[in-house]
Amino acid sequence: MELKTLRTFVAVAELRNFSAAARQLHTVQPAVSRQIADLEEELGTPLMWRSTREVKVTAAGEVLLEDARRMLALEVEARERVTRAARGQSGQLRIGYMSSATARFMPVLLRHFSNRHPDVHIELFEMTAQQQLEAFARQEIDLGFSRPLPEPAPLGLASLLLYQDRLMAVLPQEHALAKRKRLSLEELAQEDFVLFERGQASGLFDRIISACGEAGFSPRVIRQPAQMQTLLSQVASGIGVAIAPACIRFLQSDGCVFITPHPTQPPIALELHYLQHPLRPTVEAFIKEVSQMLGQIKVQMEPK
Amino acid sequence: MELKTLRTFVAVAELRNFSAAARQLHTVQPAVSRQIADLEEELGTPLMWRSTREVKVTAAGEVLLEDARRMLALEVEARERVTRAARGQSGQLRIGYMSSATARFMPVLLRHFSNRHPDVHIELFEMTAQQQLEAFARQEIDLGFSRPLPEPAPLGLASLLLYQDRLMAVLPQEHALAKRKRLSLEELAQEDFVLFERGQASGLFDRIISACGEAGFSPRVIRQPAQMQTLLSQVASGIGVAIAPACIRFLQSDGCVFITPHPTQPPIALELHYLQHPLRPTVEAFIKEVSQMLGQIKVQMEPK
DNA sequence: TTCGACTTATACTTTAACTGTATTAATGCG
DNA sequence: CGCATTAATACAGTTAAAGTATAAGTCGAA
Repeated sequence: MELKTLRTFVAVAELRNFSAAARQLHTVQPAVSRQIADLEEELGTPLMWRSTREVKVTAAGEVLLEDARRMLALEVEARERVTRAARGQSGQLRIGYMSSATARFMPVLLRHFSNRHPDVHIELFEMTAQQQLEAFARQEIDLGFSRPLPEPAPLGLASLLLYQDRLMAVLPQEHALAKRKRLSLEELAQEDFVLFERGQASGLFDRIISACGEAGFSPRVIRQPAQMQTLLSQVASGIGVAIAPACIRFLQSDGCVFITPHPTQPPIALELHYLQHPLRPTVEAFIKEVSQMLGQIKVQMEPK
Repeated sequence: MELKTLRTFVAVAELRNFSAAARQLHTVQPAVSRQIADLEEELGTPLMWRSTREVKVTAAGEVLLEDARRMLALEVEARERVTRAARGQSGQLRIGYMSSATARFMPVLLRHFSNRHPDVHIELFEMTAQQQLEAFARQEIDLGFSRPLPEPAPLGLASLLLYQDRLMAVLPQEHALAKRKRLSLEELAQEDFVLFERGQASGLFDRIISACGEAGFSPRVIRQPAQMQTLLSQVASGIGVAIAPACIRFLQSDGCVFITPHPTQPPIALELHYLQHPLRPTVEAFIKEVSQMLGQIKVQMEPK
């Protein structure tokens, strides 16, 4: 049983005429006769009763007609569904992200993507860079927003630069240096420091430590919160000062003052990572949307 | 898109191996490669990602896999359904019948058939012979239980003899002749007659009139009920006597006495009629069952 | 009744598609 | 670095389908 045969069968059954069916199918009448005869032989039962003057569908034929129509409809649907899946208009998208670095633009980005790809099912997982790497290895996420990864390509991960962030000093509003426009790192040498937990982002932590080292001191770290929001609360309450990426000022940061330190710190990138092979269509579509919004994201994340 | 191609696709997707799929399908690896490649070209998208070492199904491929499995399952189901329909194990059966002549055996017959053909939907229509003929012409019934039809085959009706019935005199229990073993028709010459309405069964009516004629009298017909049950009630209540087919003694006939008249009357057949062309499988199956039960029916309907 | 128009089925030729063989290129394993 | 295994490609051979021509049956009109 082949779909081609079923198409012929349905045409004959609907037109009740072999010759007319042949014309409709752009073939000739003997071909149609043969197909129906072969189908009848295959199924072991007559499907049509025909004289030279009329064609009637038998009971068995009526039953086949129903199922044939279903199969042919399913073929059309399958075509559509496959095309949609290939275009990334359907399917799923599992995204790992760090809220502190993405809070500003993620809602807009996701809303924009969902509007244009309503049948893509998005799942979000808050993860550190390290967790994202493990999740990629376990095929648990398709996309990850994070800082540049230590190992460049053990899994064939590609990356897209979203924006460059910078380290800033974060001081309580009441701090003696809070009103300053310019600030040298060494001026913070005697302060108590609140730094983001090293285990969560060792790259960031080490970068801060070495910046202080270059400024001639080793910071006295008294707290290592695992959440950027916690870090901000602790600074706001006067527990200590912090050095952190500028992006966290978009979290709840009342009571905190952000000051660009001297010397100018090298930028820290935020990247979008994804598995290059295989590149799933939904991922491709997402990257396309992100690329179109890159300018907007960069402007949003720029220092005031 | 053809089912053969989809079978190949499913095999490759499940085995994740072109060569193994070829072996399973009793063909060779290049044929499988070509089929998949052609399918991908037809759909305009890759369905598998393959290296010489592994085969992965793409997102589009996963979508097709689902629909392909559905189509192939539908094919199997269609085969089964067609076979069942061809064997008369499914479908419908519309039966015209006269309850007076069939009451004795119909329940058993229908129960027996339904047990062996549970998916055949049976519809019953109480109809006179004339109504059955019209219903056949309008394709409203598939089978009809009735007396022999006047026109032999204007529609290509075939018939199967079920049993031979005989005319009997029906008298009220209190009637002077009710105790008699033997009775000549002419002894009823002076009685009031209750006869089944001529419009419902002209053949039967005329047969009774001519029987009386041969016995030397013309019956005084004072009632013509349209129901055999009504006829029995009227006789039982002493309104008059009747001449009717013996089968009606199986209806509610308390207060009535049935006596075989002299001279012996020619038998009246009960037949099962059906359209010879096209002979629907459910009809064929029903006739087969009836044929097997013919002996039983004949015994049941025999005069005591 | 006979002829013509129209139907489906059959016989045969032609074409096209598909299979199968041989081979190449790529990849991972010992 | 071979060795084994894989998928892709090229091409020949075979099969299966379409297309052509024609026969046979049926209805309606002349």
